[in-house]
Amino acid sequence: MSALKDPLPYDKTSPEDILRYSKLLEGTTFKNVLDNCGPGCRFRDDKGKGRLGQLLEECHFFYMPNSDMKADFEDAGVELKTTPIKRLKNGKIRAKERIVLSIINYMEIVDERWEDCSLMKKSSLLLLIFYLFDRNLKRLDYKILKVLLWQFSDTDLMIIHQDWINIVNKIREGKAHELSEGDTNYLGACTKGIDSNSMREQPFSEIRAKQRAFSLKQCYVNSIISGGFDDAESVIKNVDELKNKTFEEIILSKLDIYSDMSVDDIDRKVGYMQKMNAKNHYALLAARMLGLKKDRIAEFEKGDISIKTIRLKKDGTPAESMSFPAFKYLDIVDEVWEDSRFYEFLTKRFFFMVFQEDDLGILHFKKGMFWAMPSKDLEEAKTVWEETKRRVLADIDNFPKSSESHVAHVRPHGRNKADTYETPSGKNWTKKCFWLNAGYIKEQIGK
DNA sequence: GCATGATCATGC
DNA sequence: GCATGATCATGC
Repeated sequence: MSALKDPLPYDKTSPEDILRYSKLLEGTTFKNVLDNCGPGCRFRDDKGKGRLGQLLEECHFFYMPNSDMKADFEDAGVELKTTPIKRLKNGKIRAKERIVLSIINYMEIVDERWEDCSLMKKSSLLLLIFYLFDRNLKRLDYKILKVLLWQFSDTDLMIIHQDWINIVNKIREGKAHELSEGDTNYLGACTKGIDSNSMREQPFSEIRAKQRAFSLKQCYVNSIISGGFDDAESVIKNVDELKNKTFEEIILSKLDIYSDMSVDDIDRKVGYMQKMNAKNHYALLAARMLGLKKDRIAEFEKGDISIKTIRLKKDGTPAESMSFPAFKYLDIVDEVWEDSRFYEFLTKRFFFMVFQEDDLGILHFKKGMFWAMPSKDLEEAKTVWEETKRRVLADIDNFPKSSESHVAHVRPHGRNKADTYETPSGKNWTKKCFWLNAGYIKEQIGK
């Protein structure tokens, strides 16, 4: 850390004093910070370039941004993260993005151990500066709302530890190119680069892999902002549970006792008395089967893990394909694959609740299963998405069918056929969405 | 029995 | 009223 002011207006060796000094930022804008900075400041004639985090580093904390390996406030072991939050239509506050912690160096990380890994050396204590994003304002007018010093809880840290191992092991297996954010719970390996072509070499495979960084998932950041999800309940009550089992193993073992049990029996066993025809009946049941009193599972929310119900027919084929939210024709034509809504969904982590129909047509719980889409199937989904975008642009209301790809297809998804979205050519077409083919789901469940 | 079109139930 | 997850209905 090279100081731009001497003496510094805070004690750079003390996390508490750094926090005290940082708190002065609450309620101010970046412009305010700039106005209080010296005349020679390089952010003065900000043309929209440069980063807001750097502005704070130089103009509020008076040091030059350092290299990647060390924490920003090295002497205090504090890493600074300046990150946007957004306000929803209902007034609630949410993270706008994931928080990127550090680039994953594929060549070196395979030799690291968790106990002294580069990630935690840098990111175990985070100074989080949240500012409110507003598309109607200039960047310098964004307001800093909240500053806090963040340290992971023991339980979260254990889950992040397991996530780290999963990511590093995949690289050790020569599969850096197959990494997905859906592989892990709180700590994700997100893509990071100027474009999707920033490829990197990896140690145990000739295949070049996208550059990725460790990051805290957006939903995890939400839990930081809201101080934990008040309405959600944790499955893991005590950190000791994670000493001998992974998070995934705990979840699956809790569900084991329900294996082959009929839905009626499960309902009785967990004392569940909801309307049986509710379409989210089985998803709600999952929380009860995991021993919760509420419907919302804290770990799944923080990890952005979507529960999907799969009903298998007698022959083991899913009764239905899997739907996703309807896409807007006006949106998809402006998207590129890596930033598209469908891509965002498919790179998530899923939890499948699988039920099997017996000879009498009664549903029995079969198993729970964590799932992320394999990267080669993601490539296939991309072709379906590209073709869909092409047809919207060409004004063709006839989309990829399940016979055109073994992974995904497009089908109506609205309240009825009169439920429409506008198209670029000004027409109104029935709302549609991407579906994962039933046959593809079957194949994935078999793994 | 599958592929595709159409619609339902809920929560916010 | 609408977005979302899920399921129903029909024709071949």
